[in-house]
Amino acid sequence: MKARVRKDEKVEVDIVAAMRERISTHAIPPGSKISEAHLAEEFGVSRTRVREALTELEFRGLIKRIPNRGAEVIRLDLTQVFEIYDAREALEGMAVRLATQKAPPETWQEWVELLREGGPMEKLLEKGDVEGYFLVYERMRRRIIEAAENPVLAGMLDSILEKTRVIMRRVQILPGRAAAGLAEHRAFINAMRTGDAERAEQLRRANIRSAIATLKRYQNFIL
Amino acid sequence: MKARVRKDEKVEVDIVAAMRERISTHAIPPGSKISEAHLAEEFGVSRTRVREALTELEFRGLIKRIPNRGAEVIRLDLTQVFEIYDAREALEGMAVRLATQKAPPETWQEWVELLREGGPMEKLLEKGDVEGYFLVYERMRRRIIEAAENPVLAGMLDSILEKTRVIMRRVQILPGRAAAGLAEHRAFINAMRTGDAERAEQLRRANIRSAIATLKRYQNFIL
DNA sequence: TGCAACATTTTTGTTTACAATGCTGTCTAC
DNA sequence: GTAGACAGCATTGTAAACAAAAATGTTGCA
Repeated sequence: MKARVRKDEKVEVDIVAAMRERISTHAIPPGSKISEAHLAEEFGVSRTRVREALTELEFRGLIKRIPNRGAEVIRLDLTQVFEIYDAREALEGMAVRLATQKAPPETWQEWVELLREGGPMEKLLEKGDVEGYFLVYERMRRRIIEAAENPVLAGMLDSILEKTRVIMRRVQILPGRAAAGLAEHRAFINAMRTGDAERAEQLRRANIRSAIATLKRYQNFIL
Repeated sequence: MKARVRKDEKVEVDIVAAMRERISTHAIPPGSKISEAHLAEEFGVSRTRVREALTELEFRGLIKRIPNRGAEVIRLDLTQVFEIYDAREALEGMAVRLATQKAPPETWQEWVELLREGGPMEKLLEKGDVEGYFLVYERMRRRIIEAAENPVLAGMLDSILEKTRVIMRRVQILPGRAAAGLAEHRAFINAMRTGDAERAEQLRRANIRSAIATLKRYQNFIL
């Protein structure tokens, strides 16, 4: 599969972007060895530029480089996943707090309605459309981070999530997780709607801790 | 000033490490232009390796690269400093929480004694030795992060702090800041000593918010 | 003198070539 | 038949050469 790129574009970023996507979706599975020469051939650039791209991917924590032995896609063990979730709890909590403080409460009205009892989101889950639910949830999440107006926070969450994207999706389909998630999402978005930043943060953090607990219980099925 | 390095060492990391130190201490002031050729000459390596080092520094947020115009040391404005502090509040809070949960309460006894009313730390401040206080505080901070056993969190805090190292020191010498810091540090370390993770986190976050407030009041003197 | 166009120099961006290291497969000795 | 040594190959690491872009300097003209 050759994803050749037009010469007149900034291919540098394209290499990094393409590889981020492939790795975070497990299109290239964890543990895979990465050949500099192959990538150079595929993207039609010299190895030097591939190596610069690899430097960035390494710093993003997506690949691991062993001197004189090349690079391979990082493989997260359960310990690392829990580490990431703890960091994520802190950051997502703060994002919710800041978003609540900075955006007018009406901002969240549309999500309140989507998530209300007997509302569209609940209907999605009743249909078993976990994927659809996840998509809307992701949009809401991005909206919150946008409203938090904090690029530093946003960057950290980004780099965290691209490492656990696949795992997050798997957690969603664990027994009872989606339903529990719905109730918890409803809880924190309602707090945001009333402008109670402190409470919204607490509820958001509880939501993530609840996901961690589910993950812990079913850990053998995830990795 | 030539900081030439022995050939048989891993100079790659040395370039990055050296530059991180210089930038975070403002040995190279914000806004300075960085010449690839000069660095190559100084470290005795080719420009190729310098460029790889710059790629990493850029991703760490220490330098800014403009295509075809080279790299320069990042210059933080007040907005960005506040963004960083908000992220830091979340992360340091979580670090305190995790450390309290994971390490035995006796771990913190030595710091409780250092910080107690009329104790050595208070004496330091009475002597006006803010620098000395800061050094011990930094050691305690590192100990907490170590006890939190979360490399992801640790890495994020690291990358945040090296961008605001100089500013953090300046905040310490603001009127009344050191004394207020002492009281707040005493409060959260005491909570850690009693094993109350929730309360310790709250107090730690309050401590950082208090620093933010001081910074806000004296913002014109800082930047 | 001011300034605009062009030439020169400097600096960055990219490729190519070379060196060093690790891996693999074969051959030999026991 | 197996273990160890050695040779050849593949891959990574580094440097140098080349290309392109931007910055600077210079000249000519109004």
